[in-house]
Amino acid sequence: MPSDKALKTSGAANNKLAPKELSLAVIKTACSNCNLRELCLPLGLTDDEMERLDELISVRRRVKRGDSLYRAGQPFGYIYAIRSGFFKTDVLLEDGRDQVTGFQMAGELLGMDGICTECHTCNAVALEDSEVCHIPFSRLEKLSREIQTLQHHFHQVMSREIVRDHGLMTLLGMMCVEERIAAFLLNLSQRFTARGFSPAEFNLRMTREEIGSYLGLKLETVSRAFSRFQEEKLINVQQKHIHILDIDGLKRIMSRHNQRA
Amino acid sequence: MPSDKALKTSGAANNKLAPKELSLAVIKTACSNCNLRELCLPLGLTDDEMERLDELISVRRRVKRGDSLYRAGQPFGYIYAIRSGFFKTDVLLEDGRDQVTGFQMAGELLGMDGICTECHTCNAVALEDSEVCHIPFSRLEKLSREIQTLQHHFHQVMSREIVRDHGLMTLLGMMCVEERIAAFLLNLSQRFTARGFSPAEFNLRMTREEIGSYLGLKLETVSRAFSRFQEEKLINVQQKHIHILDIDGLKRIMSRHNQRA
DNA sequence: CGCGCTGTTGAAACTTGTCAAAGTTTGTGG
DNA sequence: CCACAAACTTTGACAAGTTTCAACAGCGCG
Repeated sequence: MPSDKALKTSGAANNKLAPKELSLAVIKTACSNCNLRELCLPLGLTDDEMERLDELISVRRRVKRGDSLYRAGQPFGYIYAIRSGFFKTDVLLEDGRDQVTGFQMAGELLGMDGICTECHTCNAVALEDSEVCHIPFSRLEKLSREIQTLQHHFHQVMSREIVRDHGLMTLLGMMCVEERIAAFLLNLSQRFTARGFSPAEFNLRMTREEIGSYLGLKLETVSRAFSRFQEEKLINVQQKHIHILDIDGLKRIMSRHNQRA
Repeated sequence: MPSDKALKTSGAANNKLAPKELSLAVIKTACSNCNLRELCLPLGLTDDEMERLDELISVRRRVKRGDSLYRAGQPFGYIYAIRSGFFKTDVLLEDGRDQVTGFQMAGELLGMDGICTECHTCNAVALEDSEVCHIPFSRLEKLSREIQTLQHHFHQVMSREIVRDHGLMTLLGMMCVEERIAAFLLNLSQRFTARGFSPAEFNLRMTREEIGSYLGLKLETVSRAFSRFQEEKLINVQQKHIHILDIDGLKRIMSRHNQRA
């Protein structure tokens, strides 16, 4: 069965970056020996500089699946680096509707929405048991006044967030269902690859409804699109488990410019 | 006729922040005497600090209507502050489709999309004759290592951009036509107000097609929505001239949560 | 083992897009 | 200064795509 194999190659591995039997070691984990340092904030720092960054990070918190790391309206004080796990961010409209604005995985930063008003403007919820590093923002600003590399990299991270958001806008503004789903799968595949996991097989951490909310679609529409892709032998879907069979086929969908000119 | 009056109260005034007879003075304009300093980058700086920021800005360029300030793919080197005028940013998909990602007015910053890859990822096009200050980014980084207030404010500006983008995502992802148009008009109204113009009367700088692209709609849909709002006595539309008659009515539209749950 | 949550599928309804035509404004060159 | 062309806007009729509503299936948890 393909789903068993997949759990080994990507799904389970993703969940176990910090396995139980190493929990003591985890407490002592520093940026300098974190296996995400090439993805995360320390990128490009010297050992010495990394040590100084380490000093900022006094707290490494576990967040259980379903719990929120922060909620809209709460005072902002920290940037959070995901050590392991998977998050979603969403914003609620006054009337109760809500939209998922992003899915974040290990090595990515959360909380930058709070800088401008000193209050968080969205909710960050763990989609699986996760672990995050708390980075006090004022101290990060202080350190990035001292370390140019850190300053520049942080600016790049914020800029990347802006560019990512632009990508999502074009998706929401002018792509049809199949393009949205293809873009979503390709994006996940690429990010899993960057973390050393299989580009072709992975487990979704989110429900169809959350995918739909992220892509501006109803859950039924997401489900139908998955089924159609399966019929067309582009992917294999088994509930949350995805196996991409034809990655070029998915890319082709993105480049046939027939919809919503 | 309402449109004549409006041209006086807001439209024409907007266009003339730097009228011709003052063009020599404009060359010498510094942050310290710029009437946008409370909206723009210098916010919160002391006179002394503002002078140091001034030194960075060697170039103030005029951009004619229709010309682009920068284009996707061009190397990134500057952040741009709009002194006067009106811009749009848009991204092009490979297949020719394009989407407007934002409209920017005086006092706002452009170019932050370029930080992460050292290349711009969108086009910035003037929708009317405009004037921009060129801020060399590496020097801005250097100065913000020295001036904490400047550093923090720049982070706030980038963060605000992220939050703004989230707002646009919720608009594109779950609002119906009327909500999108109402949100668009209210946002413009609020930004004109912040700049000392009428909240109720202004001239659109962009075409129906550009509005549609921004809001994820076709130009015909935008036109129809304007007509419907006019029938309902919420606004008066005369081509590019908008007169908001019932601002609360527009706000009410935003809060009736009937569509796309 | 059954209940609830999540996911799948079908048919109908509705919103928005597409196509087409005509009206209006703006800009340009004679 | 006028005339004409181009660009933009409005409106209608129809088509297409997505949502809505509903029923049912599958998985996982207590």
